[in-house]
Amino acid sequence: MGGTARRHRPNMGDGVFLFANLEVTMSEKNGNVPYVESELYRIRHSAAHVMAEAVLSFFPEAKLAIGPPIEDGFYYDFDLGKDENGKSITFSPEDLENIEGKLKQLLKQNAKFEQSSMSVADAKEFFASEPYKLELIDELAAGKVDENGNPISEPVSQVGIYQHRDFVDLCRGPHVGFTKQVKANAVKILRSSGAYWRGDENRQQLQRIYGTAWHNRVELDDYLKRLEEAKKRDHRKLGKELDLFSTSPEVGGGLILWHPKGGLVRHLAEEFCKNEHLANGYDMVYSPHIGRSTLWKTSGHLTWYKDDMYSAIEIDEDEYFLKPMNCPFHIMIYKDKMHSYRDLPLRLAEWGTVYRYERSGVMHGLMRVRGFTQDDAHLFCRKDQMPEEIDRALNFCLHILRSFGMDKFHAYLSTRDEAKSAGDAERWGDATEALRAALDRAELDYDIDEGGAAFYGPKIDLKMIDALGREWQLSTIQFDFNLPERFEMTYIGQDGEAHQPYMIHRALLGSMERFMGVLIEHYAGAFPLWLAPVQVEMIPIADRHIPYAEEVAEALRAAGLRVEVDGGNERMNKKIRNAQLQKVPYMLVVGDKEVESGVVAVRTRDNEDRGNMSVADFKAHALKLLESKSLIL
RNA sequence: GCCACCCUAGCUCAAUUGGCAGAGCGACGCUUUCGUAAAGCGUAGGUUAAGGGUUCAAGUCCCUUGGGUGGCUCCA
Repeated sequence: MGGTARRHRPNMGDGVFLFANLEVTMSEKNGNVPYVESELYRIRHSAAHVMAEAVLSFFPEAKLAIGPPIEDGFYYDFDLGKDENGKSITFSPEDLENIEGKLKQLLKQNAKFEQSSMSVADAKEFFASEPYKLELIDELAAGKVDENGNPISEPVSQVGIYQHRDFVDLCRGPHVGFTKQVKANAVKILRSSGAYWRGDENRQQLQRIYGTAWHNRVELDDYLKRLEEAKKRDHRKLGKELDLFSTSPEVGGGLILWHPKGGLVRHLAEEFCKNEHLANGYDMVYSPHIGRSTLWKTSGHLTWYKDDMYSAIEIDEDEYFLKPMNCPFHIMIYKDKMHSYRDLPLRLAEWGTVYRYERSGVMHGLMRVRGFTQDDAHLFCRKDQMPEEIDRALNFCLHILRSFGMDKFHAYLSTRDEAKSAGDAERWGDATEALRAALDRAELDYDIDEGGAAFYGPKIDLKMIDALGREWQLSTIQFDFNLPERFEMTYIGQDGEAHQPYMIHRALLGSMERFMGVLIEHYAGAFPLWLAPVQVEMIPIADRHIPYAEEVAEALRAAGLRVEVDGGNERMNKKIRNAQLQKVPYMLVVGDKEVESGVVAVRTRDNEDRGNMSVADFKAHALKLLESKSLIL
């Protein structure tokens, strides 16, 4: 991901369910003005300043870095200096409590925010003891970036200053008029963390405090409640509760163990996707998990990607490497014979398991792991086929995602970085246009990540949002102008000459692990019927009803439904509760009445009592929902 | 990898200033055979993540390692 896409994304209209309330709030209060012009933005920006004032009251030696509003809140970065042992001073949980108390107290004292400006020279003198502010001033004066790190168009001669009480900060604003306009009971300090100055891990690590601020207490409570709700749909929590997957220190971090239920959901997802691939002109291939070093030398991975690869495996005095990608293998399949222009396009698909080194601090449930299975494919085609291939790939991708009920995502088009790109400009231009045209034809909104492409080709990425609002890339469609060159791939054209094919990498679900993580959170564990590991729970009221429950279960299983019979020694209420907690779509209660009239009492996990149905009617209903991959029961 | 915090029974959590390791759920056994979200009684279950240290005494304090959480950085 390139720098330009890492901008703040305060666009609340992204439609993730969790923030639905917020959208309403925002538009009501602000008439849909952009976030940076909203009152909430000023409130948060002001809260950041007053928080810094509070920090200085406890840590007078702290140096100020930056403190901008962000989505749902604000932060401020500080350098607290070193203690007598030369260790960086950090905030303790008690410090944060004290700072929050002081912040609230300072807000109530109602100081006025006064705006002014200074010449660059005056500002450098005024902030002489604030090294981070001095660096910011220098960069503003040099016309490089503003105080938030965003590029600016021309050098500035005057810098903005905001002051309340004795606290003076280099700042463009805007702020509220008086500190009291930030309600003390609508502000909360959330956490602290380390953060590198200028986002550069080679520079000083600062101490960041995150806080949140809202118009009033009710909004703050709503926000905190939303955070609580979000935690309930965290795939790591649900993965344990629903017995879907686990990891084990004995196996190693970032390596997933799929349990029977999670494995079944994954299998169902894969089965559907594989069949769709076969129906859409793809060929399924398989390749090994390791390959000789010569392969990775030719591909360039040992030059460019070595840091992400695991160390060599020695076999017969030769070095082999675990694959971080599938592409070299698919290229070898292509190269196993000569190709005529008539053979193209060729679409080689594989559920390929790859292993990549991830630094220990970045692993996250199923979302970021060290071993994962991509729904990978490589398209090889002629120039004249290329635009249609892109179109097909994108539409196929949207079809697959929508089949899983996913229709809210961010699309990005990443374009060429002139400084580092392989392949000629004309190919880049054609390819980028094909991607853009496909996005337009699919009527997708997308952001352009200027210069964000890999050195080997432009791409489209689709990112989904998890329960906590974090974005995760699933789909990618990317050109590769590098590998066909390195592997000297050719086909014989109509003119009898050898030509280089276009090569497109694409993954739709991305990786099965990450996709499952997103899927679990998307449905909060309540999978649609076609994906539910257990679709029907038979609930006999007393032991004498078990034979009938088994009989019904067999009839439903014969139709392909996944049915369990709860023959345990518990009361019906408890069995229902258990099935509810496991988010089983249908509970079929059978007692004397049902046995007598040969029906089942249908209850859904949505707490709906559907009354009695004949087994045949229930079966027909369920099969119809399965056929259409219905999201409702 | 960096910063902070966390790790007690299968799960969720208690345990006063350092002073006898506990509860609920789950599992198992017995009783109960029940009508739409938790029946009753009983039993088993622990080297308090691992290792080291301080102390008369460590779940609690200190150090090391491992794992996790939230950020930062990274994620062609």
